[in-house]
Amino acid sequence: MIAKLIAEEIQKKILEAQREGLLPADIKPRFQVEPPKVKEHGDYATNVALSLAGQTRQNPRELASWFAERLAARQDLFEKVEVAGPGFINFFIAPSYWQQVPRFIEKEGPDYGRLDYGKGQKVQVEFVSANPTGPLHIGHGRGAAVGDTLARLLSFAGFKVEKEYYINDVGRQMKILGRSVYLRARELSGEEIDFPEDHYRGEYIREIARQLLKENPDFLKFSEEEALEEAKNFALKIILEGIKKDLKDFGVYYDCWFSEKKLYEEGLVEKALNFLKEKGLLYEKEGAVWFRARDFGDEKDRVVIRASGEPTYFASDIAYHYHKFFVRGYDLVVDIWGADHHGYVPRLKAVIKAFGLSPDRLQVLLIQMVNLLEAGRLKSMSTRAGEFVTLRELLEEVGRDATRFIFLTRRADSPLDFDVELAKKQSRENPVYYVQYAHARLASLFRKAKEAGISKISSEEADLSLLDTPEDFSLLKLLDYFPDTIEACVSKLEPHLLTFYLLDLATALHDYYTKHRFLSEDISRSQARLVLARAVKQVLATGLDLLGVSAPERM
RNA sequence: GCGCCCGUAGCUCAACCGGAUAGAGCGUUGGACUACGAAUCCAGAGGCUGGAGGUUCGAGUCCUCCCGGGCGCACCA
Repeated sequence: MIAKLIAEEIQKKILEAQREGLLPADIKPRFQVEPPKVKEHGDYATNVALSLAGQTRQNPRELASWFAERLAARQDLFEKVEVAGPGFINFFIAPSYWQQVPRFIEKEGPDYGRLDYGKGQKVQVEFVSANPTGPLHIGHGRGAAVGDTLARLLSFAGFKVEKEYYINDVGRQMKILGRSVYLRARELSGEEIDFPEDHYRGEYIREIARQLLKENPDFLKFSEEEALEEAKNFALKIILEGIKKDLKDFGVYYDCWFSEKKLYEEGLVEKALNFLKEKGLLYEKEGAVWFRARDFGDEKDRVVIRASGEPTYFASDIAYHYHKFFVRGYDLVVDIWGADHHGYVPRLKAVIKAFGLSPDRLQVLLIQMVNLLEAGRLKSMSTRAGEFVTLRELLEEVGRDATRFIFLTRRADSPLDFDVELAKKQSRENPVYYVQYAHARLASLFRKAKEAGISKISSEEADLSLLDTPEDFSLLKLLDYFPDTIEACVSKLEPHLLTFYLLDLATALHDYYTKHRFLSEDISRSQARLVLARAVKQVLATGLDLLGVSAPERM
């Protein structure tokens, strides 16, 4: 948060410089305030002088001195402001600033870190949206963890968030699903079936067929057309129920399960295509209807209605996004897809542009694939063949906390090796316990404090100037940085930054633990440290909650 | 062939819109519990950021080319 305050101060000084004629009025004040990598360079540093001097061809060090001198006047914030290197300005923050951070946190409680960044804008996060043709597997789990945490973060940062799952319940995949179940059912009734290669071969299909025969023993006597329809609907229902249960057990709740079928039933596909047609963006060629995607940056035009008269999947997606923006009116839409769909991004962006909207209104987050490691070996997975590790198995073997946490220990766009053995281990190798342990340790500390009869006092009463060791300041600085972390996660759509932050905070806490005692003869110092400990515990709890991971009182 | 993403320590990964001396964990070597939880901590070794150019005060980060890997390139979803 101090970074924000510094940036505000700098802004004021830029205006001052412009008034005094030191800087031209039309200058673009682009600069950063960030913690330097080297401790000797202070708590925060800014490149404002370098950036401005670059534009005006002034001497950066002279400009930096001008700023440094004036900024130093804020003695409540800065102990020292110095010019260094080619023209950086380094800030050494006043200890008294850091020491009052726990007061903020105590006052805000679970709301500490909450931002108004989103200003109440309506944002939709659509994620997982796996075809309902089989159980969710490990890759969907990653999408679920990233999407759900991102949604929580956006909401925490002041957006009005809705989470959505798009159900592809029409089209070819569905037909194949129905047929797969139908054929298995016939097989189960004793018929010999040559099961097609390109159908769903997983064991779960047999299971569904078995259930269907049990609930509706006569269904094979229907006409083939009716039986296929019945099998399809039944399978969809069962699979969707399973998906919903898996996600619920993973801690993921949706505001809306949106059916593709509904787009057709409500005439939205027609409506959206008409919208484009009226703008002259559709044309006919070789019996099909095409969308002028090229005009909007895609590499070629795309078919929306096949020569057969059937709409393509792309047509559904046009309608779906039409609905998102024009019917439901989201300010921002975040779609989370598997990275194998990346070629589809320009196509959909083209649609958004054709709608006359800024392409920034749609953000597509691509999630790289998950490789499963077993005993250090890559395990191959194939959905069609029914060989994969399901999210369900992962939840049962590894547990929700470790699974969610591990999925968020990488940037979404880098592939992730998921090592099941490691995830099950309850040791340092498994990062989730490291953070949870920090929380549990603090909980235990408060139990001990109570036993020792050290009364709990508020941060207002405590003498926080006693938080004066390097380890105190490490913790205080990290606590102060928490809201900045939230903002970074949201502005970059990178929830993994929160995971790394929590690991840093836990490290600082464990370090503190071995070097200092929270509870001692010195009652005022103990009380000050307990105030600090409470603040750390609060931030750990808030952070873990955003990740959807529990913050245990004991382990 | 074209496009997108990625190459950072032995391994797995960070590095906030281009910032100063590239950081963690695992592994490895050696150390720290008769005091709040050792699921912890401390120290050592380990790097030409795949390669070559370029842009500039300054490049892991931006541009070009090359090498290596992943994924796409449907009137499939």
